[in-house]
Amino acid sequence: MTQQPASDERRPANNGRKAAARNRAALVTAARQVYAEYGLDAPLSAIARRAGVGQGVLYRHFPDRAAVATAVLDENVAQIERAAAAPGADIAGVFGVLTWHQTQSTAFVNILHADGAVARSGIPAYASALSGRVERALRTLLPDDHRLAAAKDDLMIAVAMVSGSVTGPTRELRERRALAAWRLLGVEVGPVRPFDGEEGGQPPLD
Amino acid sequence: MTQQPASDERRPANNGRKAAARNRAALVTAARQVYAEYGLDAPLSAIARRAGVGQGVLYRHFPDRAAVATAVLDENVAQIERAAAAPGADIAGVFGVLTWHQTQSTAFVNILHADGAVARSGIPAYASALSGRVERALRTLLPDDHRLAAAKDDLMIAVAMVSGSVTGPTRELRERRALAAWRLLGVEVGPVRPFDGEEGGQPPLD
Amino acid sequence: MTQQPASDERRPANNGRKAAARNRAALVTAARQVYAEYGLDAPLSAIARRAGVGQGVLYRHFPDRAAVATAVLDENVAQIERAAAAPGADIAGVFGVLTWHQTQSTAFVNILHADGAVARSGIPAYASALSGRVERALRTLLPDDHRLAAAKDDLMIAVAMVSGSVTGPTRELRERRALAAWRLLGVEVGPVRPFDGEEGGQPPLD
Amino acid sequence: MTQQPASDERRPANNGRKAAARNRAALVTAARQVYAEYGLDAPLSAIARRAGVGQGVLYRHFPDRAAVATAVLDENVAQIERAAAAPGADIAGVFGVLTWHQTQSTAFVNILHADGAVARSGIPAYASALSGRVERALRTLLPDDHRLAAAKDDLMIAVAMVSGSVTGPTRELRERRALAAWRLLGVEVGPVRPFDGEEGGQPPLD
DNA sequence: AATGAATGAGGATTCATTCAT
DNA sequence: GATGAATGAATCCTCATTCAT
Repeated sequence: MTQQPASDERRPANNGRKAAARNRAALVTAARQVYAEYGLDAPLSAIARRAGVGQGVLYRHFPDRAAVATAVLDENVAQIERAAAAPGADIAGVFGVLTWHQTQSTAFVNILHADGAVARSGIPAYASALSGRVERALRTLLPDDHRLAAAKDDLMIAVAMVSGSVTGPTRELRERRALAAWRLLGVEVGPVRPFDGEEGGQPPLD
Repeated sequence: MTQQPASDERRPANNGRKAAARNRAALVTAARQVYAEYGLDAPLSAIARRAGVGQGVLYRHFPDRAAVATAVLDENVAQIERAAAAPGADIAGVFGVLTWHQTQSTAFVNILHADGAVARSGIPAYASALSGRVERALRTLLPDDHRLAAAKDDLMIAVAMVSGSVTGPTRELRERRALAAWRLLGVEVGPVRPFDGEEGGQPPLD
Repeated sequence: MTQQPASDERRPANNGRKAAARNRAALVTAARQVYAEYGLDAPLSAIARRAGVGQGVLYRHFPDRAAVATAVLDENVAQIERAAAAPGADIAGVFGVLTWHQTQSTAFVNILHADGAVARSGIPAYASALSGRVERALRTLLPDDHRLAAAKDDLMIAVAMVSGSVTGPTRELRERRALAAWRLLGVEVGPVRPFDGEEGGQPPLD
Repeated sequence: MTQQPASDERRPANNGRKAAARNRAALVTAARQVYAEYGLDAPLSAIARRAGVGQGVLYRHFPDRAAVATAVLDENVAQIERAAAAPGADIAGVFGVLTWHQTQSTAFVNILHADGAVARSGIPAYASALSGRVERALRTLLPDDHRLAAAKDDLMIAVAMVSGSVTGPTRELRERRALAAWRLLGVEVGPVRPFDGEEGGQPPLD
């Protein structure tokens, strides 16, 4: 007599620790896609479904709606940090990477505001942390004589301004407007692109 | 299965035909307040409740969610138009009035984007109309040699940029940031105030 | 404005995965009863309530109002199909079973019309599928020299005619009228009864 | 000084007795059209609106939903009565007129059932009265040796059967099916047409 | 650890009916 | 007599969240 499963119901496979990490990654990827299609208010069930996991798994990995969004945006911020930390990085180049993400996803744009509409979606505290990381990354490369180094707040105000200018249905249009914004600010920007191309295939967030 | 009034309980007062206009006004005022507290996604029932009317009244006056928001924002836009049409108006002064409204309500800010988050709230078509009215009002006063008159899109991109900069918990803080934004743009702005002070007591939108 | 579970009150029992099939069956049974009492326009909430489940469960199992009705009527049609497929079946016997269902539930009657009032209830496409299944079942047994085999449409027109005759407050009365109708058509009908008695206890649909 | 209206509000004209009758007629006409487009469940407000009167007027003339429907159908029945009372009328001719109305409006069909779906729409008692009038009109012309004169109920059962057969999207198709039904019943029918052509332009009911 | 069914509150929307004017 | 605004109950449908398995 060989072993029998306890019941005749098929029990969902328990794939162990490894699967847990894989599930988390799948959720973040799925969330990125879903946000892109339906916005930050998309039903969490849609994210779980697209990730191919049960609803419960989502709750296991993320305590609330905000945590999911943060996890998604975290990748964008991390990329900016890496761009800033890369050997030979200069501020114009990082502005270019930043601009890429701004034009890529309006959700990312909102996070930099760290309040307003984003706050409404329940992305509260996490957001300003992300915003702070972006600021630190930029400031490490900002020369003292840069146009945005004069007043303390100018740097992030300028970033917010560019974010504000980034509207329109296509990324190309948004990029055009973002570049016009930087030009109006008199700030030089490098090529608008993801860092390392590593996220080139990423769908936009929103 | 037709609807029944369910009970023969007494029916609250019918305030007659005169009340119609008053109710509409009450709804707009209530909407302004509710938007301020809960954002553009606030339940319509909350607006009706705050206005002290039944749900049906809201639907009688406004066919959909967008119409409510439009009615609210329309007052802000109208004020900018009046400011631009006033004798002796100059572009800096109107920028000041515009900035007042930008700092007063984030909902108004969103409308100028005419897409993105606002579109999500179902404010789509109306929004761009309002945005167009603002642009026309500004452009009538824009001198040919103005910094924002060079490229066709610069004017509204600049407005969007200032909108982007307008974040923060208090109006005063938002005004400070807005003025910093205009300064970074190299654009002169008059006093930040409502036109005629007529709407000074208005609660912020969002 | 995201949804809240509103209270931390205790949440009624989750009966686990096994209950799913049981719930679906309960919904179909409840729907049958509710349709019988209130007609095909009965509120879906009434069906869920009678089935002892939340509203969401109904939507989980049936995407829309039509799917519920179809599930209910499907059992009636299936019984006619089984009657037609039974060894030794003859057309008169199947007419008898058909007539049983016609007298049992006016909802079933309507489905055979496959339009009109039924269409209004939003049962559109499904209905004609069910009607087609009845036709196919009957036609397999229809002798070439049968009175209703002459013209292509006569069979289902006759069925519709009997359906039309089936009115009145009690099933017995409806049966009497149905038999009179078949007699006027000159068509022989077997005993009016459910097939196998298996659904004898079913409440009427409408 | 000429007389002034009591208030500066425009008061709706009170057109007196004459207008009352005109309003009633307008309501019946409007109801006929609205039923044709939206079915018997159409909102009463739609009927009032199409008639160009306030909601209150509808309630003044008709106590409930059923009364409206009855008033509409009354005209159809009256026409059948006139056809039966016309000099030289014969039963086949009246069947033709009856069939015209059956194919013209499914609402009329339902009324002849005097229960079922119609009852649900709240057309209760009135309906059987109308049905009775049709029966009396037909029976005055029914020869004793007519196929439908043998058993007492056969006449109206046959009418109901034809009603049952009358389905399909176009009047022409419905007429074809109705004629097939009469043929299956072995009953001769005259030309399918309105009486006197007087109501030829009437929109169908449903 | 995962699944995914169930719950049920919440929000949108529609209409029958009343009633001040 | 007529108008048409207002009421608010009822229904539909969606989702966040829990929890038995």
